[in-house]
Parts: sequence; C-alpha cells; structure tokens
Amino acid sequence: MRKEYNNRMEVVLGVIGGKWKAHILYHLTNGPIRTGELKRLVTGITQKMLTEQLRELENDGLVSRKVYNQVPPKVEYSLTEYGESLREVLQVLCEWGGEYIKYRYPNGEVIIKEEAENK
Amino acid sequence: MRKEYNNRMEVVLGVIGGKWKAHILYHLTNGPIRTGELKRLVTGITQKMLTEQLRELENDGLVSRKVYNQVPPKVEYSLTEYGESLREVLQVLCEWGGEYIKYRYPNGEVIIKEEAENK
DNA sequence: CTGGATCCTATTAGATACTG
DNA sequence: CAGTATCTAATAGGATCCAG
Repeated sequence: MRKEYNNRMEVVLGVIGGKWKAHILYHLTNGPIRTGELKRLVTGITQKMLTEQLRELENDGLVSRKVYNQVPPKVEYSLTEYGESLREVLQVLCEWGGEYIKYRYPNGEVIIKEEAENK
Repeated sequence: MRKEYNNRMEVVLGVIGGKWKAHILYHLTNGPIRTGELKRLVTGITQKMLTEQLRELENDGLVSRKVYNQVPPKVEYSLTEYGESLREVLQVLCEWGGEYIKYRYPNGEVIIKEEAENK
C-alpha cells in the first residue's frame, strides 16, 4: 500500500498522534516496563487501548515487546533503537507543558502531581 | 474547576493533542490565515471540527480570532504571543517526521507532497 | 495472577443541509 | 464565506471471558 503525506506534521501525527501514544512513549523513555505498570502510569487507559496502541507502535518500529515464558506471565515493553530518537522530541513537548502551566496558572491553581511529589 | 495533571505530558496532550490541533497550529505558524484557506490546508478536516478545535485553542490562549465586519464575511486566525512559543515545539515534531520517513522508507516508497513540490 | 481478546455500549467524529 | 444544527458512522470505553 502506497501512502502519501501532505506534510511532515501528518507523518508525526500518524505515528505518535492519537489520545495515548505520546503518553505511552513518554513512560517508555524511563526504560523497559511491564504491561501492568504501564497501565497504572498511563492514567485512565484501558487494557484494550493499551494493547492496541502498543501493537501499532510495534508495527511502526518504535517499541519492542519481550515475552518472558513464565507463570504468572510477564511482558516487557521498551523503546527500540530508533524509538530512542523520540526521547528528545518528547522532552521538548514536556518542557513546553511545564511552561504552559506556569504561564496560565501562575499562582499554582493547577498542579502537576509528578512534580509536586518531588518537593 | 480545579484540574490536576499527573505529569507534563498530560498537559501538552490536553492542549495540543487530538487529531487536529497540532496540524492546525502548524499551519498557523506561517502567519494569519483565513478560515477557508486553513480548511483547505488541513487535509480532511470538516468545517465542524475546524471550528470546534479553533475555539478550544482560543480558550487555551494559543490562537486569536479576528473578525472583519464585511460581506462576504472574513475571519482570520493567528497565533497569540504565547502561541508563538509553540513554533519551536512544532518544528521539532516536523523534523522528526521527516527523519522517520527517511528511516522507514529509505527508497522513497512514501512521499511527502509538500517537500516533493519544492524540487 | 497477568496479559490479552471479545462483545456490547457510550462517546466522538464525519457528512450534509441550512442560516446570517 | 463562516459557522451551526442534525443525523449517521466510526472509535473509544467497560465488562467479561480466556489462556498460560
């Protein structure tokens, strides 16, 4: 199937767009992680969505899936070598997010839990 | 309404996430643009979605809307001063998109029209 | 017990027609 | 031309089931 894109933004959104992917990838930048842990970290995602999104990321070459043949089952996801190239991109996104909150809610009306914890 | 985020990625996705926003903002980085032109550039978007997304971006302080009181109507959208801070972020995303295509389709099986035109 | 699949419902996006 | 309203189609969410 031959696909055409109108511009590079279409490419990016095709690969890491949607409601969950950037979020999943963001957590994967901290190293390999098991399904359950990932599900816990990506707030609000369902098992179904998580599996679907991970499969797509695998097919796009950004994530690899490692199955440990044991009971109880253990599956770990991690960034592929090429997936690592997203680290910087995700970092830029996150930084902007942090600045945005400061800009819009300078008096701390809105908080980011992960950062509040580090105090 | 007091909102809480678990991390900065949630913030970013809340503001520029979804199927269309990054795409719209990307075109706005080229300067003020009329509704119809924007609709033409954001491939596949419907009038309804375009209006909805622009309203949300307005409410989040990233986009401003200027109405010219004339017949036929003319409305122009542009980035706000703060919205300009997204320029760099969108740029990083686009660059990654360009690299990704080269990596996955090194023999040019997939093309990006906007770039093909510049040859 | 963990990871994943399936089915059904709820929510959101798309298509079309209409108004100022 | 820009925007709204209504209806339909697609997609996400929830509950439940299954395999190892």
